[in-house]
Amino acid sequence: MSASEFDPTTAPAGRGERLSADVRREQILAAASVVFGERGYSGGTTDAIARQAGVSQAYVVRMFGGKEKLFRASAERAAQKVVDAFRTTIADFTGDEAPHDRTLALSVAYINLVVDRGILLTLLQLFSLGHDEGLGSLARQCFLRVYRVVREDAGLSPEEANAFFGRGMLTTMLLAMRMPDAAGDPAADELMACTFGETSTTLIELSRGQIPLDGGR
Amino acid sequence: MSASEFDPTTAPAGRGERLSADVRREQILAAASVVFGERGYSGGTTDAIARQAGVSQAYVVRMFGGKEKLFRASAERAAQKVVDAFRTTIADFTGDEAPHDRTLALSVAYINLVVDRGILLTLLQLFSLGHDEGLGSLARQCFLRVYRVVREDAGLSPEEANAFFGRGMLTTMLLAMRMPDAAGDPAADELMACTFGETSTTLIELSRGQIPLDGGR
DNA sequence: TCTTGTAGTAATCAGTTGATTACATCAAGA
DNA sequence: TCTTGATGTAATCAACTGATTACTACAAGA
Repeated sequence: MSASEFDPTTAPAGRGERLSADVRREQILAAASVVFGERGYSGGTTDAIARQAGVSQAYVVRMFGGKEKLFRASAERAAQKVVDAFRTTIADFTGDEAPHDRTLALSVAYINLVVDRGILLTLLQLFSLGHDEGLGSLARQCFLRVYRVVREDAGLSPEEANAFFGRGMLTTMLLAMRMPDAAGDPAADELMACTFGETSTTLIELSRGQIPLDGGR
Repeated sequence: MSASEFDPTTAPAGRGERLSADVRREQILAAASVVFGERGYSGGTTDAIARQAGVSQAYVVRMFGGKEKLFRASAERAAQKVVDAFRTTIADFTGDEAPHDRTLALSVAYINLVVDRGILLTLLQLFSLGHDEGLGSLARQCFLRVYRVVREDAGLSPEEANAFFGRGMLTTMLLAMRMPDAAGDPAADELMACTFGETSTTLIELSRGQIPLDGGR
């Protein structure tokens, strides 16, 4: 890897460099998804996010205008990543796949995305805030945006979409609770095998080898 | 309602009464499930729990030996309620229902239980802590206990159980994000109708009429 | 009546946290 | 060169939070 390939957006954030606001913004959002995902909205401190992004706590707060606005931006970014991943997958559809093949392709895209535990958990945190004054409607909007992509762009029927999201939510919860860590328990093995099918073994290996905090980054 | 029917376990906790430790314990756990569910583990303060239970913050901390132990107890209680609700439902099985009827009965039992938003959200919070040192294994244990009841006691096949939990997780997420509040949006209406079937209208009414904080208590 | 164990609280404290302020550094245009 | 706007930080603060301590009040048995 030569120096010219250095990408400040994905590189481990170094201290003291002067970068454009856009790049910093993306770094901070990536850090925020990790920290908010792990510790929740209340438990995720702006200081922890700042340290993970390699900037000062004061800068994080000022750039986003407060903790709640930062969480909003972080959650919207996570939801947008799902939409983008689905749209990219759908763009490759020829139009004559069986519904089952379309849902399978979307499932694979989803799992590949939420290997980044920050994305997975930030979405989960968002969805558990439905009762919140300002964040509740954001949660519903984000979910419905994904739903519409699956229904309209991917062309799944309501019933097919429902089955897809059911499987997706179970997948999400099993990964959130790190069920692969319970491998060896007969019930856990059966459940994982049935949910992930042939990919189960691969996923167990992925999950075991990867540090929880940063999604392996 | 006569005075003799007064039940300190479910009655709004009054200040200054002297009750047995067992009763106080249940009151505090009920309060904890509401507060932890709403604000998450970090955001749920022992003070808010104490106020909701009608006791002092110091008493809450001392009775459970710390905030984490209180959360553990609260999460275990929520999971146990699911197990109990399923076992009660299963006890009424004659043994010759179709699998579809068994899963439907379990679904109804689950929805009736998680009308208490505290139970719903506390479980969700627990499951999103899979990476936590001590709470992660608790999350997996609790989920697997429910899974075993559905597989062994209810006698569902792995595939049937998988479909049941998929639907259950989607139900859980939709209720967590208060999707019924988005009624009127075509996508939301279709999604709710497809997920909850004929019960959808009833659920929308229930959710709309009920204060989020206390599950209607 | 006296004692003892249980239920319960007020007061307090040290650590944490989001936010603010004032200041420093640097690149680019005039 | 000088100014100006943007990037970025150190220092500080008020509010909050979990925990501890020392205390009170009451009920039941001896």
